[in-house]
Amino acid sequence: MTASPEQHPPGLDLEESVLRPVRGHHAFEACVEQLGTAIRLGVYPLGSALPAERELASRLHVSRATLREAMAALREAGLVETTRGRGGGTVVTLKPRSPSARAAARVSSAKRQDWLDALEFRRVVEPGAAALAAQLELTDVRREQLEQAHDAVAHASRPAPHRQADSRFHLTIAALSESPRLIEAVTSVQSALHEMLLAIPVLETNIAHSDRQHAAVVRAILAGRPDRARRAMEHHCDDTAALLRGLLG
Amino acid sequence: MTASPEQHPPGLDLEESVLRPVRGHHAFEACVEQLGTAIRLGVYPLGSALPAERELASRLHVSRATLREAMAALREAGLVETTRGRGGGTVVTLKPRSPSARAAARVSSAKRQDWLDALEFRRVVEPGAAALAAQLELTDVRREQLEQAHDAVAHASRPAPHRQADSRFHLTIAALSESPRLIEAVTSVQSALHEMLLAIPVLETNIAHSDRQHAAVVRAILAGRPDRARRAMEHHCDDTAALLRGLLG
DNA sequence: GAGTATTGGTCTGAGTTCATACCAATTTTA
DNA sequence: TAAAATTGGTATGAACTCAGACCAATACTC
Repeated sequence: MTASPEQHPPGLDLEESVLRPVRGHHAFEACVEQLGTAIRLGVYPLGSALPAERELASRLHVSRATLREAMAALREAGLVETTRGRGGGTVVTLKPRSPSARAAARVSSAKRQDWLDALEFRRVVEPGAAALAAQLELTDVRREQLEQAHDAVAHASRPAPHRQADSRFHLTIAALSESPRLIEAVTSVQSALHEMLLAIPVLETNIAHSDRQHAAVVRAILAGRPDRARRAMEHHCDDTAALLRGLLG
Repeated sequence: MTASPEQHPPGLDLEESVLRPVRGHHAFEACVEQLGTAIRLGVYPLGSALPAERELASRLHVSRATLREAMAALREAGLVETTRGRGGGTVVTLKPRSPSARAAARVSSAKRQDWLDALEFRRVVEPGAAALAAQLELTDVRREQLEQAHDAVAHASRPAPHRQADSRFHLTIAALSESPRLIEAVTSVQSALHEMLLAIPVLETNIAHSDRQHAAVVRAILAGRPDRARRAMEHHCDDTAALLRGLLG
């Protein structure tokens, strides 16, 4: 800790820890980020339609004018296309990208720091979500959805769709927990993870390993074994994190 | 969908889970909430001075004009007093309140739901923070601060100061984890907890029990035993949650 | 006591965001 | 084919937020 520009003090400053920016950026930037994230994570896959503007705006607690600015940005960036009239709407046109190896060097120190924090946080919240999901009585429909999300990951052979399926899988588990706070936490963590994986080439062997761990998590959740689900997810997070930390420095 | 106004569907709607309001309210309301929370949780105890306006504004990523609106609201509400000139500033005048038993009935169903979610979330993030803290090499200053925060809880005899000391204790552990995301999560959870405890009378026996659990958490963290720290904090959260759930319905 | 530094208090003009209408295109329905 | 419904597109004025400059009060320094 000698060369690093910012050195933390030996003591804690509670207020410094607690007082955080009251909100990140402008409303329309936040919309772009949230919708862009949802699209890239595969919540809205290629070819699917976004909700109508009026509904999206009310969902995001934002005026339609602001939402439209965001939509314009997404359209500009080539993520979506829009047609009007009844039956029209906005449709996803973004094809999932593959990781580009040379992007890894460009990340700033702050971003790197944030990524490492996301990995720590993930190791806490995702196992928590898995445990909670395993603890609940799941309807048949939901058990089905979980297995389906898992199958989608296992059967996706190409890297980019696999990445999206993986995100959807983890988000599905979070949604099963039924905890709004946990869902938001996992969404934010998956978004960070997605960024990281775009900057890092993924190895085939790791995908196979990862899928075995996914299967273990699904089994534990369906069997209603919270502790086992949590531990399985912890292993999965640990292994992913070790890999990423290694490739990030 | 017959009796309950909002019943969740048997299946999951991923987009519904993931798309959340892009930001809660206006900037100045958010400032009021954040500063009010910090004061009530005892980050700024009675008689202590808040940072200068210019610094606070930059810390919260908000213009000074907006921050001042928030300050005016806090002043109006009697939480702080302001004097000007060099050496002046804004000082906390709020005496920690004691719980009022009859407040419990007034909480809305949505709030109740949010509180229950906060308890679930807490059971995930606070044990996680404790484990992380135990896993790090702590400087002597920090070990000292942790013990001091714990002593403050143990020695606070009256309910209101005890509540603040308790919040500070939990926030201290979160801060020790050095994870910004975890710190924010614990802050938000403690804020919800604080609201709940204001609406519910606290029993002396529970305070004693709680302090024994605090001690166990501190021992585990200082001994560098992450698993033990996590489990101790889990027990603490479980017991608190059971009590609160019982009193809330 | 004079000067300086630090603090809250005030003002202004520009940029965002908002709610609310209304217009235009297209499909569904009668 | 005509009407209705649904969708995106546009316009307007109010409210909020911002950055920056400047004023006023107070305490420290010389």
